[in-house]
Amino acid sequence: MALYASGEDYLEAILVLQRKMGAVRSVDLSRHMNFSKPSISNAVGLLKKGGFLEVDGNGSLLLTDLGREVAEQIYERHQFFTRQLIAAGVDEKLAEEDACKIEHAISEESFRKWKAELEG
Amino acid sequence: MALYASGEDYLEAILVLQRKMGAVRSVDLSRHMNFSKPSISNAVGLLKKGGFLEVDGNGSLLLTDLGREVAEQIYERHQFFTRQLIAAGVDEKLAEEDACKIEHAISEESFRKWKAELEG
DNA sequence: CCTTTTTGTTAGCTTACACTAACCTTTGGG
DNA sequence: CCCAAAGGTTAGTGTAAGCTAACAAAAAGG
Repeated sequence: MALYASGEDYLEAILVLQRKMGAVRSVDLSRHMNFSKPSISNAVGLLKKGGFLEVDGNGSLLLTDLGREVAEQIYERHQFFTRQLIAAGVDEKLAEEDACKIEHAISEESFRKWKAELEG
Repeated sequence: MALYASGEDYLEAILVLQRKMGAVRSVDLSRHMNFSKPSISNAVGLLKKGGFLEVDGNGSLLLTDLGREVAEQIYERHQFFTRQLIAAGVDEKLAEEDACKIEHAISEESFRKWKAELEG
């Protein structure tokens, strides 16, 4: 079960929301990501099928170990690129936006090495 | 006429091939990018319609001023990210691959500032 | 000069990923 | 207790961007 950019985004958003508000339901994700309920429903179904998350009796989305690992990796990239861009003088909003796209484009190997080089 | 990541890639590839071999036809692009002839044909049609390139009597693809400008912008990003990753110890092949994806993900403003910060 | 190869296009398929419209549940206040 | 709101799903749509199969036209060479 392959994971695409969009799936990574969902996992990252779940992680962020979990940290911010504890339990996370589909509707929270829908509001946070500005995606329609059906889009979320579909994505959650795929992520569940892929073993990245589970849904409990209350409708709360729970990351599996695998899902959490992916989410944390992506979130680390997000923070790194955001920091770098802000340090370069980019305003926070744009830095976040661009980081959000770059984070899916780079391989783990390149990210590790680049981060070590720039923030070592 | 909006330009997407794929369109940027085609323009960049045309620029690179022009520099390497002079005239560039669709079939050269097809071989270089490992895309089927119909995919190229379709993309070239869209880029033509968008005013990014023209096709002369020999089937050579000619970038318009607009097309060249975009191509050069993207190529500059490509080189920047490739350099950065190689400097961080990433091997050339992976650096190229990742640069090729990152180059479409970053905004012009962020790129300019980041490049100035890191290489300025 | 005719045949084979090269080049390009047309038509139609697939997948990822968003959307709306419409429909079920469940929940919760008056 | 019932009706409305909230949460979630189903079904069907659209677009970007790749693909194959099949064909047309042009070039090349025995």
